[in-house]
Amino acid sequence: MKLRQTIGYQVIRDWLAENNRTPFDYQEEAWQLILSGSSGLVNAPTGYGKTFSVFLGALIQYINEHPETFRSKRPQALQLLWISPLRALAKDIGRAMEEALQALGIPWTVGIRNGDTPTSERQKQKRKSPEILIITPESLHLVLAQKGYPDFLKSLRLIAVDEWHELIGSKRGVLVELAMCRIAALRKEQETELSFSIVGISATIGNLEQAMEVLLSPLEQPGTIVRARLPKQTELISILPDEIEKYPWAGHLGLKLVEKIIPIIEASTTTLLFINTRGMSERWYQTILDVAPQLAGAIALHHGSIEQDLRLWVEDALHAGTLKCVVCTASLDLGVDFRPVETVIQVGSPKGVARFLQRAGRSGHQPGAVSRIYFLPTHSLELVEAAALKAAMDKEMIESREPFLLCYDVLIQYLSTLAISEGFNAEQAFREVRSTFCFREMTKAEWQQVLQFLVHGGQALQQYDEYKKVELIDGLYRITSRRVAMRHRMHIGTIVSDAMLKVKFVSGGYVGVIEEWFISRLEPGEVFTLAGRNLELVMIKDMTVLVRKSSSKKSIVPSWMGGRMPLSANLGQLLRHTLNEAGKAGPENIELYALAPLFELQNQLSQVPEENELLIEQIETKDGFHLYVYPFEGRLVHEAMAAILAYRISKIQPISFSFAMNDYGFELLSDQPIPVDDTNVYELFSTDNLFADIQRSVNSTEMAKRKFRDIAVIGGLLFQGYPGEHKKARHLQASASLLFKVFQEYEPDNLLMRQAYQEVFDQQMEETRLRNMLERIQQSRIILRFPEKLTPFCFPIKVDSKREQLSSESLEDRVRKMQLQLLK
DNA sequence: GACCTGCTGCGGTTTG
Repeated sequence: MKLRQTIGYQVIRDWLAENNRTPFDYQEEAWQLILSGSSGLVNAPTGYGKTFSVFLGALIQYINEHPETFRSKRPQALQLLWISPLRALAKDIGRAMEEALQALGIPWTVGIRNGDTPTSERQKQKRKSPEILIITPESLHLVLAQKGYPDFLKSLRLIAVDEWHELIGSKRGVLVELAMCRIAALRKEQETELSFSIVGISATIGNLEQAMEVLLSPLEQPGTIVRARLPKQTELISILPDEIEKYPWAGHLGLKLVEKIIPIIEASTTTLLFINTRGMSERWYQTILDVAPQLAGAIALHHGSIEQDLRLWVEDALHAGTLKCVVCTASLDLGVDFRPVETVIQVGSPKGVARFLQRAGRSGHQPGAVSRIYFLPTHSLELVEAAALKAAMDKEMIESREPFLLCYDVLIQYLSTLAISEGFNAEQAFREVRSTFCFREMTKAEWQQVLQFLVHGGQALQQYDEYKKVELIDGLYRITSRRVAMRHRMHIGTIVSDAMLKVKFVSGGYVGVIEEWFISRLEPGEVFTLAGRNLELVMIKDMTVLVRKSSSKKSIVPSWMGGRMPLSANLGQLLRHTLNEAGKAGPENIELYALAPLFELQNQLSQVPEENELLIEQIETKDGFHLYVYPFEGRLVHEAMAAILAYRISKIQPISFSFAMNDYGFELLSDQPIPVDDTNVYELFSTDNLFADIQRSVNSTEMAKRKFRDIAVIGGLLFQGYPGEHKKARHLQASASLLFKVFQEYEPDNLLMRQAYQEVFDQQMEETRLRNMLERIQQSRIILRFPEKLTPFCFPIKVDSKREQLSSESLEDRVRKMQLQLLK
């Protein structure tokens, strides 16, 4: 069917024109895709109306099929399933859809199904289905856990998977894959003439083709990628210290440059200030108020440990334009389309090209407009990242998001889900599950193990009734216990969080959450900071921290245990490449030019490595003998490499080390000379016996034990407690360790155990990247240098390793003193 | 088990 000749097209085009909505260059292509009943992926920068285009495509299809009656007829059955990873966005999207439907006179209804949906509303949706349902991956699985779900889903014409780039690189993506394989199979059973499509909506990532393949895998037919053609332009402006020589060589906070951002904030209507960690965002917020008290009331704080209500208030105020600046963490990364801002500032390394561009894209939000982002380095060398990011934007070197493979924990959860609703047939389920990208390599034997596990709790746990959940009844695997079913429903999902304590005023009102280990260090009467307020600890009761407002000037800023996002491989490569120009760059290359004095000193003492070189520095200080290596591969790879290198050196001669590392390099420190020289250095970085050496040097069992906790929770082996129930994090960890031990002893090839080790290799050590690095080093020139004192390159690593012994004030003094000594 | 810089995201009931 030719799109332009259809009535649906006319109706929608007329309506868009009446409302002065600019058409997007890719829009008709997206509509044609949906109209032809095919599947695919729509890719465009934020602000290019991806969401709306796909929604309108569904309407065009409907109008075309009911040209006379589309304004009167009500299907009263689900037509469009809208999967969105963010609860908070559902209302915005739903409202926009409702407005359009009303304007067009199409009597469809929009429903929202997620954890916020009240029970009454859920029941209503079941009795009378809305035509559009906006849902999270988790809630979709809860639908699959309901009896009669096939009827509910049978009328579906289109599934839109919004923000697919966010989901694909996580286990939440696996939830989506599994739901797709079930729904696709349902639709095949129905033998209907009506088309059924899956359309992913994605920002740009390195592996867009693969992202589509993963999503559409169960359909067993190729898809089409629809791309916006208009390129997005981004401009990066570095915030430079006045005298680079005096700017700290180490550190992560960057507060020294606070004066420079005040004029930027004042000159723009709204500014987002992105900070890498929650703790540092609290300190930035406070500091800005200290140096610019006139901003009081016009500036707010937003991060993941602040109470939802407060965050919503901030988001609304941002939307309404009553705030001039929001200091935030990645909590404001998503939800872009509905909250545009004028200016964006990134403090410290964004760690990856994609994240940086996404944040930049929050400004200059209209198609064709230039996005502008300021970059504020937290130590001198970090300025190189600004230069590298500029190159990345030219070359469009955007990271890939690797899909997860063979997540048996998620599979076990999914099969339990089916077992409590309609039950499943083993043969059929095997075929369906194997049609997903995630499980296409699963063997029959592994599938049998999964079934065994569901029915008997596997080999190791078979004497415990608690782990026997599923029964085979008349050829179908089912869960009949209502108690088990209820527990399971409450555990659907793949996000396992640490136990947090709620923080609440004695007078009532919640402020946010804090981690157990942090608050247990404080005595009643001590003051800490949360959500920008100074709070005095009164007491801890029932997993709630009771506080009152404090006017004390002294306050402890909490830290939260977060993820450790390492520098991405792309950004690392670009950094190495950028260093080629160090010392040669002219004034047009602002960042490198500013860094010239630093590079000069580095060259004087040691050397600035080029792209095809690996620099190793050996320095003797009063602390002992240091060996510094600079692969620029991110701290996880460096952590593993440090352990492997230490092990390999110790085979030459007995010697013990302590380690330190950051995203640029790592340090080995010993009290005796380190035997690394021209004769053995290539061998020390060889890929030979890598696997064996990893096993001997890195404590992978301990790492796997940690990973296993999450796997056991997702796989339903560990019960986290009923909502509102108070279970300490310790207990969960303890029971996970116990299970781990049992498997280790009685069932070492258990699927979930193997998965834990696999996750350690893939995620904790980034094994592929480690191997690639060693192969690269073998092709490089290794440069050994013996500087007489610390160099600008090793300085930040050295400072980080000192940090544990010093408080932050004395650390700052110490850094200044060390730096001054070197400059003499 | 955490602190040494260290993010985000989700989630219950049922069947007359």
